[in-house]
Amino acid sequence: MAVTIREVAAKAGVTKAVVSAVLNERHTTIRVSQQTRERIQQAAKELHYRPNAVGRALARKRTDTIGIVPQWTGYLSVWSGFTSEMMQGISAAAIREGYRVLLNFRNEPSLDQEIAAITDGQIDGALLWRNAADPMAQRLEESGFAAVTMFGPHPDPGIWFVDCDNVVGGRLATELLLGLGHTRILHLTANPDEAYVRDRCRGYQEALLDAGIPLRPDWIIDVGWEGSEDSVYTRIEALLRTPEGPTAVFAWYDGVAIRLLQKARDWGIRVPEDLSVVGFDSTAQCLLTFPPLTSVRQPIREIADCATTLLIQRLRGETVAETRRLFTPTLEERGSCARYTEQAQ
Amino acid sequence: MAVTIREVAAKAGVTKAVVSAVLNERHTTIRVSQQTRERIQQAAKELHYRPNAVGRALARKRTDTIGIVPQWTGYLSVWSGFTSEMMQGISAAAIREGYRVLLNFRNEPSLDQEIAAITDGQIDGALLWRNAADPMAQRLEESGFAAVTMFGPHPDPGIWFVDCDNVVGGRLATELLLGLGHTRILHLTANPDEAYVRDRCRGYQEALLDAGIPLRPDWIIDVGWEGSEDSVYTRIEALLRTPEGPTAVFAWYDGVAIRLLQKARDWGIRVPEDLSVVGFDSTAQCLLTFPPLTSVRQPIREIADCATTLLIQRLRGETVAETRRLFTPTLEERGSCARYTEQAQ
DNA sequence: CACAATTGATAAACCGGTATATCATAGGAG
DNA sequence: CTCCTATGATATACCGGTTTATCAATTGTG
Repeated sequence: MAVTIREVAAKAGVTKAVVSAVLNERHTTIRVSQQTRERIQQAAKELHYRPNAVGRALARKRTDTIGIVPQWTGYLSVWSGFTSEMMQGISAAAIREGYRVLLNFRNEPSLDQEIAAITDGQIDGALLWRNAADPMAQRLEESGFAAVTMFGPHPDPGIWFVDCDNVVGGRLATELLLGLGHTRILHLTANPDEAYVRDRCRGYQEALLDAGIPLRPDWIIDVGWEGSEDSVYTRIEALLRTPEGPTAVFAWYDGVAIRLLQKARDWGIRVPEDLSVVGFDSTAQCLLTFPPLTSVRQPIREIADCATTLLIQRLRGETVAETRRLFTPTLEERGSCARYTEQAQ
Repeated sequence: MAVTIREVAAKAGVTKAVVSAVLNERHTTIRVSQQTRERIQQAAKELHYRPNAVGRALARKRTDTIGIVPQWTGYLSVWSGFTSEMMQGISAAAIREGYRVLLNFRNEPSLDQEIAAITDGQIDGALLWRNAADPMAQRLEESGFAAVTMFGPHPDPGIWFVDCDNVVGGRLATELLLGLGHTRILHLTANPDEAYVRDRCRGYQEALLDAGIPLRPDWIIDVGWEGSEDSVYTRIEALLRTPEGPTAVFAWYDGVAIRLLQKARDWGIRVPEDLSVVGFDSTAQCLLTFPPLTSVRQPIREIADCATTLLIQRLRGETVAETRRLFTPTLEERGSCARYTEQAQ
């Protein structure tokens, strides 16, 4: 098998403690002469020695590995444009800081089991990618395990998180449409238990109220993810064909907006001439559609990078000024929105 | 910190060896009475004991973790439907078999260093996602480290791999176009060092030759990935506008086909009326474009799942009938191809 | 009733490192 | 010449598990 520290020590004619001291160049009580030092380095080189990560981890009580803990194992295997950018951010930070990333795909039967799996020593800290209602963050905090939540806020001030201001994002989308003269705006939303879904909806509502437009509860439709049933879209079509129906749609996320784009083509409703559509996230997918999708840009890469960096700083015991960060989204206009005109409908 | 086996042993009034024997239910020389067994299980439960993964890994000499080793660290963070489906396949198999997945993002300066990083004990085996010219697979094989190559063949019969028959794939695409009456077919390719690129090109050539159509080297253009320079596309536009220019294009992979679709729209060349386009991979992206992209389907999920399963079987020492598997691609027709007509050009 | 076999557990080595206490030896000061 | 100090290393404990050798107590056998 692989070369051990023992063999290097034997070859250099010293004990393994000296080898460890030399190769790690750390400040220990062990003093080594220049001659011995070179002999050890030479031996290590010739034997192609690389310290065993597991032995080292046991002794050091750290693995230099962080884990990604999604709400359910499927989160990571639905590798969307979002996931991709998130992984870019995480990997950039991990490479920069010399950390490995573990994907824990195992399904644990209970929260307790899940926590046990996370804290079993294989990872030093966790990037939580969960919805806010989940008690995982709190539980880990109590047990003293380092974690940072990404893409989700948390009311408890002790919890570290990095998120995007989804209320502002919802406002941005809605205000764009308002600015184009639309007043009849439909919002496609999802499960309000997810903080980001709820907040985007809130931004939408606030923007309408600020503009003096009364809210219409029936114009906020829960469509779930893009994979949801067709029946919802049948309802949406009917709504859009109503004489005084919506002239614009803000979808809680790009996947839904894109599905609507495709549906609209099937229905013979032109985008953006007859209907303006805004999405959320603004990943690479938005460039593939026709027309390209106007969308609220969530700085996914930066958020993931920031969360990863924060986690690693925490692991290193560095002092961090802000342990709770909220990024501001921006608007990326493409081709799916147009000014409202009377004759369009 | 976390509960150790020592504490469980103390609580149950036995030595840690007994605890280990009981909780692992393995066949050892240690015999335990039913009474003691229950006492230990009770203690473990009350203390919420979970064996430390690192200590266990050191003793067992395995971590129940596999690693994904891409050609370069960026592979995993580049978005494509391909990566997404691959991760789905890997995670499905990993969940099924109870394995964790490690992403080694660290950049190693040399192949030796890279191999050292892989074989340092943190993972039991590796899924290699590299091009065929890479000597990694061979090196790992020589050192006795378990690895399975995915999405790439290997000439050495000792190397385990799971791939798609890219020659057949190239033929499928080309024969579809031939069947639609096209004879002037352009192939957009990339670096021929990558086996899958080369093989798809070979399939294209074989299909043409079989149909009695002479090859035109200037109609095989290296465009690289979809991110390549615009200058190549300027050349392609010129070629397409030539009176006797190509009436159909087979792109080595969807990303390139999609970019061509967008370029064609800019150029005022209609797809599929003026130009037929076929891609390769047939991931979810193909549904987003307009027209939806016809593409050769590579069963990415199955290939990744199969490679992962093979690797785990290998780790478990199970006998495997076929250590080298080649999946057959299929054709998925959508809207980007049409029958050749005289007046089209 | 003596001895062997079985039961039920303990003790210790080991996995591959790291960290700390300890110990020879050489050189310098008094 | 003796003592003190600095140098350069060794020996050992430890991290948290697993595994094997060993041992005491109990039961069964002749």
